[in-house]
Parts: sequence; structure tokens; C-alpha cells
Amino acid sequence: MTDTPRRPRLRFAPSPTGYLHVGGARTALFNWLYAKHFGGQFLLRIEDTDKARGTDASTRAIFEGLQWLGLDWQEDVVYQGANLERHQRDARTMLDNGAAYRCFCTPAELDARRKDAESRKESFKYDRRCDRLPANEVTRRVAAGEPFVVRFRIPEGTTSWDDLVHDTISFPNKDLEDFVILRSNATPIYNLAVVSDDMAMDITLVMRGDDHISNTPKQILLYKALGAALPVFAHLPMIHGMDGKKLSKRHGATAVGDYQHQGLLPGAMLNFLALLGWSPGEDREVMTMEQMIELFTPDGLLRKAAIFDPKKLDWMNGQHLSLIPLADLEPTVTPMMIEAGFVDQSSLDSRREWYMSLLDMLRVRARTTDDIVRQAGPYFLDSIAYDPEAVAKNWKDPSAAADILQSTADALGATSSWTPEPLEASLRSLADARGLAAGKIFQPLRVALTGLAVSPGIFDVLVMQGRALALHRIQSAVRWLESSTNISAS
RNA sequence: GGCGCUAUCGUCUAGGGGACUAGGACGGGGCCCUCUCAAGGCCCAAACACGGGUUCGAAUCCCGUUAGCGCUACCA
Repeated sequence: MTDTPRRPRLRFAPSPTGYLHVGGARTALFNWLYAKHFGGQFLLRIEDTDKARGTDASTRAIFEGLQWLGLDWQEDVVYQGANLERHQRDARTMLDNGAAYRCFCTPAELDARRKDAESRKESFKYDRRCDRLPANEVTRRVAAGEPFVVRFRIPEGTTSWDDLVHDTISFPNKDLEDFVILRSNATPIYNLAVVSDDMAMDITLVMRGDDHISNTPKQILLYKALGAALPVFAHLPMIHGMDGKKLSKRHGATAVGDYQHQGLLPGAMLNFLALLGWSPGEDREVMTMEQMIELFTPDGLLRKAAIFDPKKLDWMNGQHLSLIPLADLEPTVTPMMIEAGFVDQSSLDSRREWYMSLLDMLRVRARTTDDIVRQAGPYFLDSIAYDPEAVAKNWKDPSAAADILQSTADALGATSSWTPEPLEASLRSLADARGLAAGKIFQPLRVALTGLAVSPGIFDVLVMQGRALALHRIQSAVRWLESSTNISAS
């Protein structure tokens, strides 16, 4: 174990090559949780050194994803591409102190040698031929304008570190090759840029995906060659799809933005992601952000790759939907209601209390905010469509159904108070009087009120719609049924 | 191929030498509740990859095998 830095500084350093991926979001989350838990700083750096791949749109998508999740960062965003001069200076330092050397081998030559080794079934490693060039030849070729890259010279020995999640990991240096740190066009290669920037940003804990384990010995060697103190490293397990393979588009949505648009709550997404590769112990599962911050420690970090199971995410979202304060749910649902054309803001403002209890009623059987909106129509709209299956099942005989609905309307209309208990008493006595099971009254009524065979409890629906709308609904249903009777009769 | 990482129910995980008849959750099945559907409650099926050690005793420690994954660029 390495001692915990007193004022940890962590960073999330995505390359802007697409959207914010759930794996990236999880990495960002753990960095953020660690910083919050230990009172440190969480920084953001965009690794845009490969101008060919990065786009502004991707960078924006990363910001938006992080903001939606509520993963806020401190200080200004660092753009790696802006640090070119420092990267070059660091390469120069290593050239000067003998840790690196110039290499004149061309990509074509290297490629040929690699292929050659491959055909002989040998593993290729740069043979250091340029490191053996006499000093005067190097100066001559540089003076002649011959292009060269800068390679780092791997020293003898073994490189190891105490990983925060894996404990000790070590690599024999002989398995490492003299890797390029500066291209022939004088731009830095990833490992140099990362180390240079992490040093400049004073990062004390580098927490990233497992796929970076093999970069770590190279980076450690770079820190040493530059005379810098090492950060602590933590390598998080990967996230795979249900088939155990690396998570990709094949597995469905992998961009956090997709989940946002599917009606997921950021808190649920975070909670779900946190459980992939971390466990708070004691069978804790559903947690708020505050609870996660409180509970988060590196001891709970797991080593095994986890599989992303969308079913559990759905369940988690349902849990959060029911748990968050209504006041927090309302602002995300309301724009969707307006977007759906159900209401406008001022009409909602004028009956806020009613609206809040409607949301409270609907969220119980919703797994996404989309579900809530989908269910909300019957409480706002003037007219509704009848689901054919619901009709076939509960209005099997149109004239009988119309008859039952009419007497239901009469009983309801005669009820003294439009509240659940009296309403229920009226309908149950109607059922008794007609010798029917209560369900035979409730189900046709449900279709009349909502158009569906499924809804919240029928008395809650009645109360939520209110006397006028409910009675209007029933009369419309009766008319609809009567006209369909005429059609089938003719 | 080389190097590295990993290995508990289908999935997320608890467990860290005796508390294990291996616990919880998702998903699946059943029951209860009930006006429908959810929610909720109860119950059931379901796992220590394999082989050797170490030990009185191994899911737990060690070695090996196997499998999966990652890296192996003048990508990040």
C-alpha cells in the first residue's frame, strides 16, 4: 500500500474521438468520487494531440455528458494540444540527459522489419541500431535535415508499482522496447504527453482503465528520467457487453447521451455504474450521490471486468424514480410533458399541487421518465384513443358495455364527494345491485377513462381526472360504443 | 506469438483459513396483496473454472493448467 496523498489531485483525460462512453463515465465517476471523498480536486483534460481523430463535436459531447451526470470538474479544462512546447522541452531534456536518443529509421523500414520478424514467428522489438550511431554521424544527419524521431532508452532492471487496485504489478524492462516519444514532425506520442501533463497538473493519483496497465511501466520510466515524483496508479477493470466482449455499439446504447434520451436519471446511471467495479459492502445497492461519496474508498475497488446489464440499469432507474424528491423529478419531466403537447407551463403552474400528486401516482409504475410521460396523456387530453386490445378484452359486447358505463356514470354522478372512499362505495354497491363482480365495472370504466387496460387504481384515476373530465370521458365512451354497435348491426 | 491482468449463481456482487448448508441484488419461476398493471411482501431454481500443494481445516494462501480480456504503432 502506498500512503494516501493528503490533498489528492485526480483527472479524467478522455480523447475526443466520439461520445462519452459508459466506460469513460465510470472512470470519471470513480475519479470524481475519490476526489470528493478525500477532499481533493477533480480535473478534466482533453487529449487532443491526434488532430486527425478529434473533433469539436466530440469534445462538446464529453462536456455535456459530464454535466448531465453532475460530474463537475475544478479549474480550467486542459487541452493537451496546447502544451506542445512543454512536451518538446521534456523530450529535449531526456535527449540532453541521455535518457533518449534520435532514431532515423523510417516507418517503412520499421514496418518491413516487423513483418520480417513476424514471418519468422519472432516477436519484434526495436533493435536500437540508431542508439549505436556515432555522435558525429548523428550531428551530420541532423544537420543534413534528415528526419528523426526521439526514442526513450529503456534501462536495465524491472519496473513495478503498487497499484491501488491490483497491489504490486511488475514488468521486466527487457520486455519493453525503446518507444518513440516524439514523432518526426516533433509532436509528442501519447505516453510522453500524458506524463508531461500529469506532472504539470500536479496529479497525485492516476486512475484509469485496465487497458493502460501496459503503458504504466513506460510512464514510470519517463517520470524517473524527468526527475519527477511518481503519482499513485489505480487501474480499474473494464466494462464488457453481455457477451463478455468489449462494450461496443453492437450491445446497444453505449453513449451516456443515449441513456439521457431514454429517460434515465443521472443518479440512477451513476449508481449503476458505481456498482460495476466497486462495492460499498454490506449489500448496499441503491445509493444517492451523497451516499456514494461518503462510502467510496479504494478498498471497495474490484479487479474483475464487469458486464453491463441493461436490465439491472432499468431496475435501478425505477428505484431512483421512486426515491428522489418529487421536486427534483418535476423539472426533468415537465419539459417532456410540454414537448408531448399535453400542457403548457402556465397551466401546470396554476395547479402545481395536483400536478405533483399526478407525478407521484404515475412514477410508481414507471421505469423511465419516458414511461411517466407516456402514462400522463389521459389526465390532460380532451379525447383519447382506445387501445384495440383493451376494447376487445373489456368492451367485448359493445351494447352491454355502453349500458354498464351509463349506469356507472349515473352512480358516479350521484356520489356526494369526489374522493376515493365514497366513489368506491358507489361503484361497489352498483356492482352488487347488478350482481356483477366489481372488476366487471372497474375494467370497462378503466378503458373509458384511460383507453387502456392498465392504469393506476381506478379511484385514483377518477380523483386525478376530476369529476368533469371523468364524466366527460365516460359519455364519450358510451357514444363511441353506441356508434360501433350501429356499425356492426348494419 | 510475447508480455500483462482476471477467474464465486446467466449478470452485478458479499466473503480474505474454521462463522458456508456460500449471503444479497438484477433477471427467471411461484405465491400473497388486488379493480388491471406496477410497486411491495414471502418462497424456489441458480455459483466457488480445473489440477496439484500448504494446513488439523481452503471459496479464501501458493504453484500449475485452462479460459477470457488487454497491450504489443511516428493511435490514444
